[in-house]
Amino acid sequence: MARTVSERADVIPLIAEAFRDLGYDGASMSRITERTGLGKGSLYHFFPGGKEEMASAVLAEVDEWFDRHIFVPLRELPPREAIDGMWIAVNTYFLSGRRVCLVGAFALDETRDRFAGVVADYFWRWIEALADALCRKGYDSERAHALAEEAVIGIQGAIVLSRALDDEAIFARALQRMAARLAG
Amino acid sequence: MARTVSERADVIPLIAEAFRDLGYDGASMSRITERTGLGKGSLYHFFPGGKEEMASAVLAEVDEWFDRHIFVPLRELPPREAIDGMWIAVNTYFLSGRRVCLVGAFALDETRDRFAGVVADYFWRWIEALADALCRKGYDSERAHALAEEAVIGIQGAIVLSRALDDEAIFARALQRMAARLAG
DNA sequence: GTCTATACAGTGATAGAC
DNA sequence: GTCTATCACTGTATAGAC
Repeated sequence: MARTVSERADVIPLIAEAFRDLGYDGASMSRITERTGLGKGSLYHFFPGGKEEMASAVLAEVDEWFDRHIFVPLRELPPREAIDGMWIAVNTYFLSGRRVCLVGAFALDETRDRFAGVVADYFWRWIEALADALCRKGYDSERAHALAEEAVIGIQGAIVLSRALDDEAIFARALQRMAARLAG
Repeated sequence: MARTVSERADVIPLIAEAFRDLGYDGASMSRITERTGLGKGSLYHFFPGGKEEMASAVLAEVDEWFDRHIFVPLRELPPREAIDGMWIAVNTYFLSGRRVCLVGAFALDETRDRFAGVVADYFWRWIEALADALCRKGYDSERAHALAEEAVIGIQGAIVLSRALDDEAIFARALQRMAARLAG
C-alpha cells in the first residue's frame, strides 16, 4: 500500500460524496476511510473535531461552490443569462437528480439542528439571489420572491422524486417546467 | 415502573415518528426504546427481524394510510372534492411541514435501496391517483400527469425547505400556489 | 502525514428469568 | 409480554511508532 500524501482540500469532495450517499449518521468513519483511502490517523489529523468538523468543512465548501457558480452570477449577470445558467449548473451539479442535495438531506433529520445556521443560510441566499435576478427581469418583488421560493422547492422535490422512482427524466422534466415558468 | 402491556399496532406510530425525526440510521434501538417505552425484549418480540422489520411495518402503515385517506378518494370521489381533500390531508399529516415524509426521507440516502420497491410504489400510486382525478376534471392525460408529478414534487420540496428555514409559512404558501394551479 | 494499535461507549441482537 | 443480562461487533476517538 503506497503512502499517497494528500491535502485536506482534496479529501473534502470525497467526504462530501460519502455524506450525500449515506447521510450524516450513515457515513461512519470506516466508510469514510474506505472512500477517501485515508486511515483514521490522517482523517483526524485533517479534522481534529472528527465527523462534525468534516461535515462543517463539507458544508462550507458546498456553500462556497453555490455562491460562486449560482448566487453571485444571479446578482451580477444579466438576469436572463444568469437564470439560464442556473438551470444548467443545477442539472450538472445534481447529476440529473441522481446526486442528492447535501443541505436538503441534512434538513430532513436531526442533523439540521447541528448545522441549523448554515442550512437556513444556504437556502435563504439562494432564494434571495434568484428573486434579485427576477426583479431585474421585470417582476415585482412579491412575485419574484414567490417564484424564487417555488423554484428552490421544485429543485429539492425533484431530487427526492427522481431518486425515489429512480428516473432521471423526472428531474429533467421538472427543470424544464420551472425554467418555462420563470421565463414566461 | 409499571408494566403496560402493548400491542404491536400501538407501537408502530411511535417507531414511525422516531424514523421520521432521526432517519433510518439515526433511529437506534436505544432511541426507539426511549420513545416507545418498551424494552428491547418487547421490541424484538413484536419485530423478530429487528430494525429492518420495524421500518417495513412502518412503511406498510404509511402506505395504507395514504391509500385510504388520499389515493382512494382521488380515484373515487368527485375530482374537485377529492383534490381539495388532498390538500387538507397533506397539510394536516405533515403538520404544516414540520413533520417529514418518511418515504421521501428514505429516498435520499442508501435506505432507499433497502426498500426500493415500496418507495417507488408509494410515489407512483400518488401520481397516478392524482392524475386520474385531474383527467376526470377535464385535463388531457399528458397534462394531468405533468400537473400531478409537479404537485408531488412540490409537496416534497416544501417539506425540505420549510424545515431548512424552520418556517411553516413556506409550506402553507407552497400548498396554496399548487392548489391554485391545479384548480385553474 | 500516514499508519497501527487500542480504548471504551454504543450498536443490533439473543437468551432466559419472571 | 416484559424485563435484564449479555453477546459480538462497530462506532468515534486517541496515542504513538514511523
